[in-house]
Amino acid sequence: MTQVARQRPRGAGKAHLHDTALRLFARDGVEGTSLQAIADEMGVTKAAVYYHYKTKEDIVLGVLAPLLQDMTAVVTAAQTRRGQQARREAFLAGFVDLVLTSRSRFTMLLRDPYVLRLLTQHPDLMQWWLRSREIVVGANPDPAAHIPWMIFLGGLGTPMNDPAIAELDDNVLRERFLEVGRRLLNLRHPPRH
Amino acid sequence: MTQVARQRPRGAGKAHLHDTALRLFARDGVEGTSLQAIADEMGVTKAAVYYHYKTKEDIVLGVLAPLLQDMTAVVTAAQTRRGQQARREAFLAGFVDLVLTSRSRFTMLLRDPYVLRLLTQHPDLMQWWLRSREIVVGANPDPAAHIPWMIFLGGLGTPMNDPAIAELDDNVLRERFLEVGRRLLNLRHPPRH
DNA sequence: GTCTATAGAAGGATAGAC
DNA sequence: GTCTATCCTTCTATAGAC
Repeated sequence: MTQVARQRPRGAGKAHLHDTALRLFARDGVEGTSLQAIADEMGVTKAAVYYHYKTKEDIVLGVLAPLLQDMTAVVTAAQTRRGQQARREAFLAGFVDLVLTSRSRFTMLLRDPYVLRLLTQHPDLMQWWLRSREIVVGANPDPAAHIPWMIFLGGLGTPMNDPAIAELDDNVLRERFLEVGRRLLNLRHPPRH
Repeated sequence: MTQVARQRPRGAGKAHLHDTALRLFARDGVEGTSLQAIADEMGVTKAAVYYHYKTKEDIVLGVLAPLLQDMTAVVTAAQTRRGQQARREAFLAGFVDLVLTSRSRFTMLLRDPYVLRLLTQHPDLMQWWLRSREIVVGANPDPAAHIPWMIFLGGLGTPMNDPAIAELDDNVLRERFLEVGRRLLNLRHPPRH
């Protein structure tokens, strides 16, 4: 007969590791988070953590993987649209949703110096970045045209620690993020349904 | 008679330390930069670095100090203006100039997890943040009204590693930053002179 | 102001038992 | 899947000579 699944009293698998590592990475930065700290927070030893991943770098990549996959999916979906304007609108909507559903991962991705170095060493992990820029800025050869998008991208990656903001409902955040995005990317409000 | 000042062949003082530490902190993050790495880059030993500052934290604060002082000055200058609109315009102009003249410091201030923790432990170093928010958002009690400002602030703190952007002239950057700021903060273009 | 030398703690990572 | 025990490296920081 199958083992009775324990309700994650301590330790218990990759999911718990992902949750814990992500929380600490987002709060203290990757290099401000030791494997000891992760293990302590999980209630296990370092060796237990090393059972799931061989190196710290692998943990970081494992934690970021879902976001990178989703970003690729959003870009791909947007690129099926016909017309630049439609592509940009589709991308913006999908992108903002993704930022909301995966906030700490997104903050980690854009803010952490360790992650930035990691990505530049794995150019394949940066494809979403190039493709999203292509959608948003298009083939505009003027580098100055990229700046509003860079500001928007980076701006959504800020922690927004302000407790007043942290209390806001996701729907409110979505509306404000979309509004800022439309203003910066020169999109009109979409038609009301 | 005075000593002939050596032209900083190796080592040579706090200024060199400030430059070197800032460059490495901005590139690799505070916790990704060891005192050994700073010393190596300066061509001295760790002990020489410790002559100038007692701890690593003090180095970080020493490196950030000029920016924090300038931010306070910009806020104070803006607050002497009469009328909310005039205050916001003055602040935005001074703020963008400061970001341009102190870019790596600004990126470090807004992006580094170590710095963020440091600032929350020294609330006096966060006064510029509260005061600038007061100028930009005013007494608006709706936390959602803070979001565009947060995005703008955080967005200007992104590294903008893109080599195409790095090549841009400061005057071009200033214009684009100001334009984005005005759009997000609902300011009209200032009158042409 | 800079050096050598070193203390003492913490970091990432592995071996082998259970 | 988790443990104990351990290795080796790197880290911050200090003492004391020049």
